[in-house]
Amino acid sequence: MTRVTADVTFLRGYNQALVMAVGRTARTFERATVVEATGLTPQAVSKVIARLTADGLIRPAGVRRPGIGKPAVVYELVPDSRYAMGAHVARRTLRLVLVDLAGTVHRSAVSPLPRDFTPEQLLDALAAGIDTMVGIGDLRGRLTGLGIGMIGPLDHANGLVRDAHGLRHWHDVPLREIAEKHLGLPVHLDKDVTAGITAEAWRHGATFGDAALIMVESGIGGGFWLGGAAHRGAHTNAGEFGHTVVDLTGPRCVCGRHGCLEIVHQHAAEAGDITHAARVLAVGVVNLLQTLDLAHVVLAGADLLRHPQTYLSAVTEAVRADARRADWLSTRVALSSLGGDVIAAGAAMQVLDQHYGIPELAPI
Amino acid sequence: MTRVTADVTFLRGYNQALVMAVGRTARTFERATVVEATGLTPQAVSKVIARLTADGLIRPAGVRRPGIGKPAVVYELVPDSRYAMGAHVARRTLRLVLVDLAGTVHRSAVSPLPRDFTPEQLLDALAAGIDTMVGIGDLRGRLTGLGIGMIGPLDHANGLVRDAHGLRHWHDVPLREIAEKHLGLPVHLDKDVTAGITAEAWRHGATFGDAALIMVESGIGGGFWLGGAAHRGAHTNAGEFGHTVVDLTGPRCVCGRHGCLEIVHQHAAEAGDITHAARVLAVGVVNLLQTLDLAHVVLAGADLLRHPQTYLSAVTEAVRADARRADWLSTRVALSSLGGDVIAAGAAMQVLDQHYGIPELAPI
DNA sequence: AAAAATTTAGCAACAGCGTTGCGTAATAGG
DNA sequence: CCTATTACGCAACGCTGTTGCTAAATTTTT
Repeated sequence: MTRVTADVTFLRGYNQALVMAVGRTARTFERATVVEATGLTPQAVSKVIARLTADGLIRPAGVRRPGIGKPAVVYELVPDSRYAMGAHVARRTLRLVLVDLAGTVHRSAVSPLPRDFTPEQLLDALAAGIDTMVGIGDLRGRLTGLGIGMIGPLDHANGLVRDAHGLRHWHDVPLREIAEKHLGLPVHLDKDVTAGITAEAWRHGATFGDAALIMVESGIGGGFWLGGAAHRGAHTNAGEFGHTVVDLTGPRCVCGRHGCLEIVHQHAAEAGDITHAARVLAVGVVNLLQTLDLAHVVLAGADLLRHPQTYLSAVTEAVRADARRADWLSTRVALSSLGGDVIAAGAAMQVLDQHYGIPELAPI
Repeated sequence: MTRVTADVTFLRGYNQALVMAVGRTARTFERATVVEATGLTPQAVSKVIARLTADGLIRPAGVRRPGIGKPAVVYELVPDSRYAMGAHVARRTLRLVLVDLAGTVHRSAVSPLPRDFTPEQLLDALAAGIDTMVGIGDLRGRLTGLGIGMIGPLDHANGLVRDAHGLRHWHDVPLREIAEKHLGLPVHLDKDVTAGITAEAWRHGATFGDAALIMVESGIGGGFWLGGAAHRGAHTNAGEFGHTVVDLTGPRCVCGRHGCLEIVHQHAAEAGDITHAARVLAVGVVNLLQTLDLAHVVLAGADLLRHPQTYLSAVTEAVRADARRADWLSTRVALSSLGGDVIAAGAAMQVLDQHYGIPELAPI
C-alpha cells in the first residue's frame, strides 16, 4: 500500500482494490456480490467494474440467469494481466519467483549466493535471475516490479538494509534505490517474515484477519498482519519473535538475553528431540495468541518443514489445550501452502499490493 | 472510530478528524500547519476549518503577523465544546471521570461496588454517578456519551461482556445495549487496557506511533495501539500479556500454564522483593518490544503505582540493556500521566474518538 | 400472443469534497 | 504611492458516488 491524501483519487483506488480483493477470493463474482461486500450502491459498483474492465484487470465471464429477470453479468479476475517477481535473500541462497495478479506462483528458481556476498553480487544474481525467468518478451511488459524479502534489521520506509545478520558488507545499504537503478524495475524491500505473511493476506483478500507467520529457518522469526495491514513496528524491527524469553534461567542467547525461544528451541533440536523442540515453539506461539489474539497462525521455514507434522501437531495441540480457551476463541493453525516459496512469493505480492491493493492513508 | 463506506462523507469525516488531531497536540495552529501535516491544498483546509468552526469545535484565537504579508489566522480547539464520561469497572470499585474534547480530565470519582455485583447494580451505580457528576444542566447537553472499560473477556463489536474474571453474574451480558437504555446515552464498551492505551493515543494526536499500556493491577494486562488504531484481536481478547510464559519450568498459573509472567511476578511481589518483581515485568516488556517493535511503553495500574520508580527504572534499564539495540532502535518508557484515572479517562476518549476521530473504513 | 412481474444494468443529473485558477486583503519596504 | 510578499476567499472545475429513472431480458400469467 502506498501513502496518500484523502481525496477522490483515494476513493477510486480504495474501491477498485476492494473489487479486486473480491475477485481474488472468489472464482467469479457479480455486481450484487460486490454491493453486499462493500456497501457501495449498485451504480457505483458498475462504474468501478467498468474502470477495472477497461484496464484489463477483470473481465466478463458469462451470465447468471435468475429465472425471471434480466441475467446478471458474472466477472472474473484476469490473473495473467499483471505479474510481479519476488526474491527471498537468505545467507547462502537466492530464491526468485514469478507471481500473477491472483497470487499464483508460476515459476520458482533457487540459486546459490557466494559466502558473505556483497550488494553488487546480489544485484548481479538478481539481474541474471530475472533475465532467465522473464526474458525480454511480452511478460516483461506486464511485470509490475520486484519485491525483496530479506534478513534484517532493515528500514522498510527508506529502502535501507541497516545490517544483515551474518553478512559483513551490508551496513546501511540503500538496497531499494540501487536495485531500481541496476534492474530497471520498481523495487519493494521488506523483512522476510513480513513478506511471508503478506502472501497469505493477498491470497485471502480483504477479509483476512489478524495473523502471524512463524518462520523457523536459521533462527525463529514472526511476521504479523494486524488490523488489515502488515505490522512492521516503529523501526521495521517487529518480528524478532525468536528473541523473546520463555525460560528465565535458560541458556544464554546470541542476543545477550537468557532463555530466548530461539536458543531453547535450538538446544532441543540439536539434542535430536524434535518433539520437544516443537513443544517449545508452541509455547511461544501461544504467548503470541495471548498477547495479540490472532485468528490465523501460519507455520513456515526450511527447518520447520523438515518435520512439518510434528510442528503442526504440537502447535495445534498447545493452542487447543490452552485452558482458558472458550469455544468462541479459536485460532486456525496451518502450514504455509506455498512451502519454500512463501517468502519470495510474499515479496512479489507486496509489489502487487502496493499497486493494486488498498491505498494507505497517511494521517500526518 | 466508526465503520464506514468509502465515499465523500468519509473524506469529510477523515479530514475533519485530522484537523482536530492537530488541534489536540498543538495549543494553536494555522491553515499552513494543517496543509503541511495533511497534504491537502490550502483551499481544502480552509473549507474544513470553516465547517469545524461552524460546529463550534474550533475557533479563531488571534493572528500571526509575518512582517510583510497578510496576517495568518491562528485557531485553537474548543475543549469544553464537547465532553464524554468514562467508567473503569473493576471488581470492587467504579471510577467515573468527565473528560473534555482535548482529553483533559475535569472530574473524577471512585465509589465502591458490592462484592460480586450484578449488571443491575452496576447500572444503578453508573446512573447515580453520572447524575452526581454532570446533573441536568448545560453540561449534559454537551455530553457525547459514556465509555466503559472493564475486565474481560468481552466482545467489543457486539457490546457483550462474555465473562468477567472473579464475577459470577456476568456471562454473555449485552452491557452496551442495556446501558444505553438505562442511562439514555450512547455507550461504548471495551477492555480496560484497550481503553487505557486510547487515552495516550487521543491526547497525542494522529502521529501517535505503535505503543502499549502495561497495567499491573490484580494481574497483568496490556493494551496495544498498532498502525494507528487500538488492537483488539480477532475476539477482543488481545492483551492477556500476563499469561505469556517467561519461565518454562516455573510455577503453575491460574490459567493452567506454567511460568506465566503474572504468576512469576506475583510470587516475587508476595515474597516482598519488588525489585525482582519489577525485573520480571521488564523481561515481559522487552519480549513485547522484540515482537512488536513499539515506540512507546506506558506503565499503569494500582499495584505498579505503589512502587512507580522501581518499575520505571527496571523497565527502562532492561530496554536500554537489550544487547541488540542500535541507536536507531529506541522506545520511550513512561508512567501514565493520568495515574489511576487512565482506564476511565481512556474509555471516555474512546467515545470522543468514535465521534470526532478518524472514521474506520470497513473493507469487506 | 400479449401483458405483467421480476431482476439486472445503464443513462443522466445531482451532491459533495477537494483542486485549480484567479482576485482581494493586509502588511512592510523602497 | 507603488511594489513585493504572504495569506485568504470566491467561483468554477474534476472526480467519485448517489439518486432517480428508464430500458433490457427473462418467466409467468392472462
